[in-house]
Amino acid sequence: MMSAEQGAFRALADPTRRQILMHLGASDMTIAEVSDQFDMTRGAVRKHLTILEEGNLISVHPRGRERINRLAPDGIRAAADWLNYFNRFWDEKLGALQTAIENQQANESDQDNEQ
Amino acid sequence: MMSAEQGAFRALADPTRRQILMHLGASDMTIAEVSDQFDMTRGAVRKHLTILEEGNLISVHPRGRERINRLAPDGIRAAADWLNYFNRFWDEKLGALQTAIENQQANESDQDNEQ
DNA sequence: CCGTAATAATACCAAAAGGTATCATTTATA
DNA sequence: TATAAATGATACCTTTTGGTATTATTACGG
Repeated sequence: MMSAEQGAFRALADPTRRQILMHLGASDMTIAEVSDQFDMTRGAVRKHLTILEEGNLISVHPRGRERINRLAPDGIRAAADWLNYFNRFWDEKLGALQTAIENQQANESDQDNEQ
Repeated sequence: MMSAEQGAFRALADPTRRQILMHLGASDMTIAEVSDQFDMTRGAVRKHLTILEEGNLISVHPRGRERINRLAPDGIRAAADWLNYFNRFWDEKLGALQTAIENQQANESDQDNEQ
């Protein structure tokens, strides 16, 4: 398995996938509709959609012979949570307050050695 | 080259690199000090540090024969900016599509029904 | 100076990523 | 019921990634 955070960051690492998210922000789309936005095969786009789904950045909804791809909040939230946590921690560092280290330790069980 | 956002997301995609950032949040470290925190060779850790530097998540400061690695705000900001932009735009979509979502959603979802 | 600590630079490897091409399966529809 | 549309499933290929091991180079200390 993969932590929520790991799945999300992995999915966000590819520029095509971030673009797909933007397109899906405009409207839900079938695989074919997403593919039309890119200069690559449907197979490639489908793989990207699978990785986005694994990262809980989208949810997929079969409808007849189509598969509707829709933004889902969980993945984005997982990544945003990590960044926000890190930012707080960063701000404290800048303010010379080192007390966040305890919180870091407490959270490390969620984020070590997966992938 | 790479966009700031791409460099940052690429660097954040690896769990070891995210852990390195956490460690550097506690204090600046030389390559050897960072390596001591992980069960891998210095060469491997150094590669991770290079990618973190390319993503502007850390800055590197030679001091004598050592290389001090230190958190840098630019990379985190690039990723956070993208996510925040995406989130705003996501919030708008959620409001607009609520009824359509309710028609089809048979499972899961923490986004549900906050009317 | 000499030894050694810290890092740099390569060469190499296995696995994962990102892509194509092809064929099979399911579902609308004329 | 054919047939085409949409997707599923594989097989395959190349490049990137994450790692090791080994050999320089650089700088500090006695």
